[in-house]
Amino acid sequence: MHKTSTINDVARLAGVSKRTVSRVINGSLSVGDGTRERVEKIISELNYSPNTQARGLASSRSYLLGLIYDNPDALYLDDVQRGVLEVCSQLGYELVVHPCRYRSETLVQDCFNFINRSKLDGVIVLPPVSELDHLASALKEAGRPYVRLTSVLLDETRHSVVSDDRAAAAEMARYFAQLGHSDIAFISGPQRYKSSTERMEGFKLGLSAYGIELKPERIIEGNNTYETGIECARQLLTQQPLPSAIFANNDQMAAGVLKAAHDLGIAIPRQLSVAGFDDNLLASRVIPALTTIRRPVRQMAQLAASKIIMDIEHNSKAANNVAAKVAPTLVVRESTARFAEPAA
Amino acid sequence: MHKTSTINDVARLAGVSKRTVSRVINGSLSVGDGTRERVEKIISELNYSPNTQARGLASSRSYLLGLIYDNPDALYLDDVQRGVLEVCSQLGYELVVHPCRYRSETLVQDCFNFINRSKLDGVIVLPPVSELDHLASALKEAGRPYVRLTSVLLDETRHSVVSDDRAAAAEMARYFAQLGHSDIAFISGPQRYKSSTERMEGFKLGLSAYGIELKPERIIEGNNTYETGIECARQLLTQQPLPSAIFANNDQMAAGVLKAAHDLGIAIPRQLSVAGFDDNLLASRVIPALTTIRRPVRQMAQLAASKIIMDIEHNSKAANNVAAKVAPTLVVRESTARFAEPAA
DNA sequence: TTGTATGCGTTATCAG
DNA sequence: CTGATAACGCATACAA
Repeated sequence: MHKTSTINDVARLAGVSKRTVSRVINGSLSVGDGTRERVEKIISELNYSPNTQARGLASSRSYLLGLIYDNPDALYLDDVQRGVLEVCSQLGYELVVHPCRYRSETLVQDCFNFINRSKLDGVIVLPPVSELDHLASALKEAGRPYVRLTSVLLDETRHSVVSDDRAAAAEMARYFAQLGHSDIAFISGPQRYKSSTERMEGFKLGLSAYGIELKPERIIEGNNTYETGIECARQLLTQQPLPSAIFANNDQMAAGVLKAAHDLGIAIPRQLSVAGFDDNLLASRVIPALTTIRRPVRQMAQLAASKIIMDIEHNSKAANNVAAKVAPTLVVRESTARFAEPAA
Repeated sequence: MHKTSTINDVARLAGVSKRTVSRVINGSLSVGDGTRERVEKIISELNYSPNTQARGLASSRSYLLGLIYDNPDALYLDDVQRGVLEVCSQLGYELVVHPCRYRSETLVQDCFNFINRSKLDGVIVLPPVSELDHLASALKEAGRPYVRLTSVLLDETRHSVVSDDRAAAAEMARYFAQLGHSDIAFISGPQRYKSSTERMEGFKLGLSAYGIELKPERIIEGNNTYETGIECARQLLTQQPLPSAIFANNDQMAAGVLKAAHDLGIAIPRQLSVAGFDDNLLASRVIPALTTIRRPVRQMAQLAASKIIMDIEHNSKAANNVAAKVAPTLVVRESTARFAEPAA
């Protein structure tokens, strides 16, 4: 806790030049074994660690990673942060968080100010901001390492970690079909988001494999929030006949469906099956617990962090070797059941 | 996005020395109006912004704030981050997040490594880590600006933002009493946390004002998690007679109570009133929605950020002028009702 | 009010 | 394999 020591102290005590100490720190191969050991001994005795700012000034690196996002689900964000941190703190990087506004005219400018101000070594971009191609182009052009978390491949694999939402939604469709449901409704997310269209397409495709059609009047667009989940469900559940199952674009909205059904006296899953997407904390807490799709968010975040650090330290080829795809999986809980003819 | 310009470029183009540019940047008063304008014009033309690393090297400041925490509720963390960012991004600071382990032997060392490595200008510490006096002492001794978010005043006001959990719990007690409940149970948090003991004490005190005693067999200690909420509730709800109300130390556990009651066929709020603490997102999403105590977390975070930046920029006296106390409030929803004699 | 010179702790250039 | 020495971009004591 006393005055922190510098490379000069190390050099003096080890009886070498600072250049040599620098070599040791950075793992240069061209240092004699004896010299290296001596320097390392002093380093640990002094509990010395290099000054990041000075290092950055000289080498234009900051050991800082940025996380760019716009107002995601708190639980999703938390998962991402954990995943990223698990990797980056191991490797000596810190994480700087940066909310921004998806719709802002100055989004790109804002992000670059953020990046330049703090001299970020790289950034991880979360959906839906990650779907913005002009941001990605700007990042690429600026030569700034970046990775996008998305629901469908939108970029080179060294810049992508994607969950196959389409396939996952198709799996949900198959599950519904096998339960005997045929009159199924879907509460979609905003159509401007790729994640929304992917899930909808996947669901339709999955259904059609069983000869089931997702009728246009059974599709309502929500906003991925609990509140719009309630609204959409209310619309769906005041029509006659009632659908026997509802698939919502995410868990928040599915929770809203539960609420609306409860208010309308509709029993779940007896009269209505409900499923969500994400498997965030909420999904397992509500009653009945939600059947949903689990996205391995934490793992995606870890991959993103690994990828970006590979890119930073070994240049982009290495980044390609980190997996870029993860598979979401179906989690069956209590909110879905076999189709039963409504009691007269 | 082209090569970023430096203070030298500005100086050259404005026809002044870099010392003068530096003065303008830092808002020194002793600069001629004409000179200042000229410099500012060039600055905006060049879209120049000072290199934080160089700045830090020269003045030992980083414009980085740290957030230290151990595994808090995701929703709580999200609220905090938002609050802090609202303030600090206005004032030119970035936020670096840093999870750590409350019980770790090397906690203090870890935190200092984090702080020193990134040359953080200050740190905000979240509960329960914020309750660790030895960490605070070390921070103080090192002269590093810091602010603790706590449930009871543990430090000088310039280092504290506290929510009066005791008073809030007492208010909940009053509310229960006025609903006619007298056989009340409490699921506490871990007793090693001050927040837990404060809430329990407050609740007891509030009850005793109405001549109601919180019987020892009606107190069970949980772990602030959903799962332990279920377990504790199960113990409470398999005793005879049943308590008519349960107050849980937080919303997660209260949600667990809802689940346990549901499984046991106990109707809420008709047969049992349930309340939580925090008012996190979950509270309003479960069915029935939870009566709870709302902690103004976001506001606390804003205050903490303001306080710490005051400390950094104007030295500790100013930090004292930022409010250090906030009052949680009772939020009545659907999970509580007037006491009704159990039907024979 | 303005400018000069020096230092902050590293990395990088170029010799040896 | 190792060592002087010059950047890196900015702030600040000290002059003018």
